[in-house]
Amino acid sequence: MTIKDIARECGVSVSTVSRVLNERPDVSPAVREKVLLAMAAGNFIPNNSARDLVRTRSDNIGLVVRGVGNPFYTGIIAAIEREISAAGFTMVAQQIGSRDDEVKCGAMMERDKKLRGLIFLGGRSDYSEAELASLNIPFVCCTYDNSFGTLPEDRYSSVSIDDRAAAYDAVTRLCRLGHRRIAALLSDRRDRSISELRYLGYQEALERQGIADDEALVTCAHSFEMSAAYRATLDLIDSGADFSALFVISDAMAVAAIKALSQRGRRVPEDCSVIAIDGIEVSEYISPTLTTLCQPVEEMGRESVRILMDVIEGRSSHRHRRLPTALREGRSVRDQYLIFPDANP
Amino acid sequence: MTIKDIARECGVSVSTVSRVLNERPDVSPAVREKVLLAMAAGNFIPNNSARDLVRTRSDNIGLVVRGVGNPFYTGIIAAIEREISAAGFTMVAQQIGSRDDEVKCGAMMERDKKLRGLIFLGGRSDYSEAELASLNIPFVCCTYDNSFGTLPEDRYSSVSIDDRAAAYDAVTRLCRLGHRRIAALLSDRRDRSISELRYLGYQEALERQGIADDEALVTCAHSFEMSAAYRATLDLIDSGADFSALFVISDAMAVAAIKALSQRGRRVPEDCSVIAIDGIEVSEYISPTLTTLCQPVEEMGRESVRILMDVIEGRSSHRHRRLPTALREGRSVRDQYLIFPDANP
DNA sequence: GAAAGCCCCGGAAACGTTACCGGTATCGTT
DNA sequence: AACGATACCGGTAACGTTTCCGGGGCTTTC
Repeated sequence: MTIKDIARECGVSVSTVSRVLNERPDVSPAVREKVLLAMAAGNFIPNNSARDLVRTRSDNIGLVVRGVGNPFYTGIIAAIEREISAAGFTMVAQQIGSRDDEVKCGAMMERDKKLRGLIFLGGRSDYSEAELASLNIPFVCCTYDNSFGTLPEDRYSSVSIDDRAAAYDAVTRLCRLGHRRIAALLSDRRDRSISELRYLGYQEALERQGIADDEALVTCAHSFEMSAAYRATLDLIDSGADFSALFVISDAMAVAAIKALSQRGRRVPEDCSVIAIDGIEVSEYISPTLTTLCQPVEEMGRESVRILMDVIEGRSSHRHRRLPTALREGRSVRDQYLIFPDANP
Repeated sequence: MTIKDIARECGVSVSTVSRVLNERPDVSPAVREKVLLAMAAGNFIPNNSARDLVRTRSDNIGLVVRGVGNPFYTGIIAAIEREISAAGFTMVAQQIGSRDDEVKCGAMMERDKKLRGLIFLGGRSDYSEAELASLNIPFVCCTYDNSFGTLPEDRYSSVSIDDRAAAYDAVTRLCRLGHRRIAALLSDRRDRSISELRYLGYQEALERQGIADDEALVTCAHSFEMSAAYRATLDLIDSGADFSALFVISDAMAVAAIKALSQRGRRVPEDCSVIAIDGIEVSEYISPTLTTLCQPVEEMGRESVRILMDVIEGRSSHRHRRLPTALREGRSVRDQYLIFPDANP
């Protein structure tokens, strides 16, 4: 069942059928109706290969995601997929390891799959001009803001929370509750990643509160995996560091950290408060429930696709959106000023 | 940069270039080398649209997944993607809601994207002959065994654990430790889903142990979501049901159930043991760590793709693989015979 | 009433690749 | 010396679309 069959059946030319297929205006209502009917009757589906061949482009959107393991991403990926499908495009996903180069992967996909656009999820975005030259299609970085600004803003889009501010808020919150010795659990300190951004927010908050920086309280896991976070937290405790609260850059890592703390006999939040960023579902179900700054996952996925579509269709130029976080209060943080909660109501 | 350019550059015909591109034998080593060199130099990438057009097929594998929310699936999806890419194919993923028809979705994708094969993840597999007639490409059902057998085995493949046996093992384990009043938390009892299969294993274990069936101990959440599992567990407790152990059909649901139990003042495992199936990462980090039967996620994803490839390439016919589970002992189950562990060593 | 414009439509060339058919050259066999 | 088999290669027609060009008819305009 091809465009030719429809044409013959309706007594028109293939050009006309093509025109109604592409919803072009220059076809009479009568003919359009007839063709539409014939297509429905034979449930005709246009051949995308042929279409892509002559158009020299496809309706594919590439998704390059780093760190599929993190449960935080699944919600975003789901939202992205939904939105892409809804727009009549199709998503082609590819995951990469932590050491792989996402731009190279994206460039390869662009050429191989004739992509119209790209979405990078969970990667860096401090690309160099040189790297970027290999990308000839619009792309948006999701979950990574453009704070490092190595790239002109009109060359790409980004959708994220304000990572630095989120960390700042989390740590400031701890300070306001009387914590002065606040440890930090990161995945990396200076790799231009989300981890670094959140670390900067941590530092800024301490500084603003007049708390001196203490290197002994900052620890890096070797990756963003829970096992690494668990290990790192144990080491931190065993190092003899003295802290009443722990700021963790992600929920998943915080879950692991809490286990490590209780493993060493430190109760949460009585002996140590824990606060994190992300807002994954399980952190509502562990004990104690985790206090965290939730990212608007649904909306971030949706926005990423919308912006990309706008740029592709030429409706607008690149944008950079910072979406707000929402505090979800669990029971993992305690007020230091209320040492005897029952005695001092 | 097309096949024609390469041909001109090398002084051969396009046919010859096409031949080396497809690794056909009837081309002399000298020419092959020259063409290969020219392709590398101009870093030529063949146009898939043109190729697909004339071949009337693509190198796309469809993935239809139901229930993306469940963290258990992310590992499998990652493995599937890796394996598909490694085989030189590309994965086109589509998620569906719990009420959508996966076969219909697959059939649409087959036609629209000219798929070579399909993988269904986390769905039913009790398809009718009529439904199946709409699918003209090989497909494999992942994480769902063919126990209900509504379909001839040579028409599709499947990769899964033995869900019934896993549940049987889990519940039998509880019995062996002295539990007689064992509750079950399901997502659905008779929808031909994994939930039903595991429920059957639960029943079978009780029967084999000579324990009478007690309807009051079986509860269904409205979905496989954690919130639903939490709600259902609360209801079960509040109904006044008397049980010393709880069998949960999935890890994620078990995490929620444990919260519900402690919410009602029932300690795990002192007052109630909990066992589940799946083996997601977080269940190692909650407190108490969850005792569960782990599915070999990595291998399941890999096997699904391998089997599909074998069928596509005509190397073999459909297969049905049941992979073994592995018990991961946490601290959520207690031995009823050791009421006073210190007194009776 | 002719020129100009618009609406609607058909013909045909592309897009880049594969598949088929056929042809030449080389080699071994009788 | 003639023949057949084999290895290698070129020409060309497809594959199903879109796009460009052009051409009829009809309406509007002066």
